[in-house]
Amino acid sequence: MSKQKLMAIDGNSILNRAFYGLPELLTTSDGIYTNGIYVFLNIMHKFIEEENPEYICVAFDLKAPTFRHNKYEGYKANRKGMPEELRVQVPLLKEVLDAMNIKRLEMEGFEADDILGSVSLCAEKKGLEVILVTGDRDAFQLIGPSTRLKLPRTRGGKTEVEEYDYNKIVEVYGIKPEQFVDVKALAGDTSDNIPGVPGIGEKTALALIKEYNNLENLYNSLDSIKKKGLREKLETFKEQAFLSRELALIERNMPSLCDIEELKRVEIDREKTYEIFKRLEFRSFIDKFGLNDVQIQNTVELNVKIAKNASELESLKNNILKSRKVCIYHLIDKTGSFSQKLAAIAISPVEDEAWYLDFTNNIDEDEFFRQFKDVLEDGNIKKYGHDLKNFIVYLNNRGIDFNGLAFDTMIGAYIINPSKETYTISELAQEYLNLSVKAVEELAGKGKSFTLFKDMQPDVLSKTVGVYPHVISKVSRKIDSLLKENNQERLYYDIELPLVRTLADMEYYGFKVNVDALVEFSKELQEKIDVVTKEIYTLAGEEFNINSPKQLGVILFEKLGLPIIKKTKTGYSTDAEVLEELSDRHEIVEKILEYRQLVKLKSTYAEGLLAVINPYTGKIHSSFNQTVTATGRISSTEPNLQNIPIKLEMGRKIRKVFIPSDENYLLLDADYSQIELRVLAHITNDENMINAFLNNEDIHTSTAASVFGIPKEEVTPLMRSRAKAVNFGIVYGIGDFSLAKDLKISRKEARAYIDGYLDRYPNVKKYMHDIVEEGKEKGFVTTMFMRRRYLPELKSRNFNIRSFGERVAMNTPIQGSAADIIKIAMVKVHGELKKRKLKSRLILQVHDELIVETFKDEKEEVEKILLEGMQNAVSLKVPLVVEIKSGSNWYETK
DNA sequence: CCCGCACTCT
DNA sequence: CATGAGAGTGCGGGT
Repeated sequence: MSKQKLMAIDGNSILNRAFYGLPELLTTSDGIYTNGIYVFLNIMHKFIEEENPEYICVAFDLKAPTFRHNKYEGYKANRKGMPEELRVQVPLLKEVLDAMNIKRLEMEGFEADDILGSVSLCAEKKGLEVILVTGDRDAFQLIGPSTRLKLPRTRGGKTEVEEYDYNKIVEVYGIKPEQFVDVKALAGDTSDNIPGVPGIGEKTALALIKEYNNLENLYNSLDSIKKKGLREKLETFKEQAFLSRELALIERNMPSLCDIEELKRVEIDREKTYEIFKRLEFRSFIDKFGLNDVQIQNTVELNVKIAKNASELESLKNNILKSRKVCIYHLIDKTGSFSQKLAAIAISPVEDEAWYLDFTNNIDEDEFFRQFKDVLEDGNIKKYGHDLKNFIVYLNNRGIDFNGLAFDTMIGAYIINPSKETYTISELAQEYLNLSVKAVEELAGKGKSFTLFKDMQPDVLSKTVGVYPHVISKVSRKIDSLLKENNQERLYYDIELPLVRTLADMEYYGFKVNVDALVEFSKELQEKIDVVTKEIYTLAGEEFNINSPKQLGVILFEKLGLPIIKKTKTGYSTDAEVLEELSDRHEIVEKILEYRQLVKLKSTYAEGLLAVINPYTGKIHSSFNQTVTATGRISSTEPNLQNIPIKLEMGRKIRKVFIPSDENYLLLDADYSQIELRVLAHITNDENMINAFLNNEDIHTSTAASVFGIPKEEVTPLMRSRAKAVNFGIVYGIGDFSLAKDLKISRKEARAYIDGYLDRYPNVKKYMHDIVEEGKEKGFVTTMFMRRRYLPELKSRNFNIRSFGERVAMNTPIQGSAADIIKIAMVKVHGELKKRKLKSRLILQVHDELIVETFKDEKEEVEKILLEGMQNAVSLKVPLVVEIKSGSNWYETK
């Protein structure tokens, strides 16, 4: 029978190696560093698989001074502390090991080395085979006939292992493992600050020990050393050599560490391990350890009542009228491309009472709304929900005027951390309550083709969703207290929450489209595309798929032999920038650019928009998403109305099809002039920039005048356009390289522009520096209204990631504050239109502009409301200027 | 079904 | 050492 095995791991050493082995600082989505733990677990897991040891332990150093410090105060004196990013991972790693039931060993006054030494000696005595795992070659001295060493080295996330056993040591070094202390006694160790004998390096030391076996023998035979210098060094530092040996000698007889049976491997605690892996976002480990099916410790014990009839609805309603609050989780099912149906509602008047209303089986939706219209419209009954915008849109369609919005957990979670991909109830429960709740998204199936809820077993759905109101209630309280902590209450309660209703109304109201004109436009485009396609085929001498960059690349760079300007990961780059550079080398290039432009217009805009016109309303009802961007902007989908062409005339024409609801209405387009630069002037408090705005100057002209050091009257159009590029670039944290490319100037000139700019606006320069420092220190940056964005990238050791973080730190407060401001304006404008019972409606926001469909008679009043709402949304050190244009279609509002 | 590319906007 | 922030859509091509 082969021997049983014990594996002893030097926790500090391996974690250290792991940390430095993975170049990117892996973090969880809320910024906990995990790269060291991640690699550590990979290494450990691999070794456990390889060796399958019966016993295992991980040893750690403790902070307290060791017996070595007592012997020699210089010991490890020049050792730097761990970087903060690594230090925070130590307790987490220990938590992981505890969850995995892997024994941790640590003892005051000793280092992990000593623990390895002592445990291995005990294990040897008990007849076990020992595998030591460490990144430190000092442990060579512990190798013995039944003790081996694994020395992992990680680079770029890849781990290689060197293995040493007794024979290999003898073979490679020509000495026995236990003689390494004597080598170190002579050679010393700079990293531990062990002095050794100055002037003797590893090679000499090794040769000496090889010849003399040990220190005693060497010093007894000093006379036989021929080299005078060497002999004198040895003589002079004899005492230091012996002290060094003591320091280098790993303790193998630590007291009370010898109960090997305690180190016996046992099953991991699946729940705890699952919990911490989830917390650290180690999805791959959850798979690797087969933990996907773990049912979690914390579940909600709740008796969810399934409503069966109208009288039960009535008693639920009465309870809500009593509590004056209600938590609602709504499930809206897509029943067709333009139709949806309320599938179910989970609802609870108090935290421990939950109802499930199933509108596909038990409850009649009309009956429910008859009974609950009052409740839903009563502003004094507080509504807590999740993603309520969609519910409000649904209610709008049913003629119900939702009021009393008190909390939306999706929005709340977004304010706490806007960088997450998704905000599902299940994730929120885990993150904020450490509670595991099944995800309804998993039941519905992935992707856009929604599985109809009616095809699912109703009890699965009711059990899953039934507890959601309870979760909403708890999470809302938790998030509320975090909002207080972060000083984000105003942002949440005065801006984001009211905005939910504003966006819902915008979606509901929609943007009217002239369908016939759009169809006609599409046809015109197709005709043009046909012509250009033929021309391209002729010029290429063959037919190919022009839409395929791959095929196009072959034609341009292989068949036609055009020079390769730029490559992508997958092949030749054929983007507009490249094509423009090639445009005078071959006729085909211009045609390709024209083709691309036409095809984009036809597919994305003409056909894309036709596909999303609601046949019942003749309007486009885009979704405005409030929890997508990391900066606080809103986004628009299905379709995206925030990227309708405007720059090129051919594309701009598409705006003609966007029209008011009928002939009694007009479109108003109100846009902020230079909002981001005004915000920049305000935030940086830069006198020069503030004055430019106060004097109502053209900012690009005045920047040009400043940078070129000439009077404004002498600024040429070229100078102004260059200044404009710098103004924009500065906001994004541009570098000289990109600016040079932008302006087709030399890098040196670009650098001079940027430097000149920063000299002229010294507070901008200071801000750009300070905000990065602040972000690094706090871990996040904030906007004027305390919107927060976490930036773990700032601490990355990877230059690219870190630089990205720095640019984001500079840009987010600017872009985000502008987003805050226009959101305030939206809420004000929407509220005012409603309060005055006007027929005009806010229908669209495009980051710095608001589009209102105004009843013709109300035009002047609405213009005032827009100006007031937008210009006075916030008081800055510079004025906010708004320009309003009107037209009978969107094209005309220019 | 997902990724990369290309293009659209502020 | 690589190189300007934030988004969404449609297509091709590989799985």
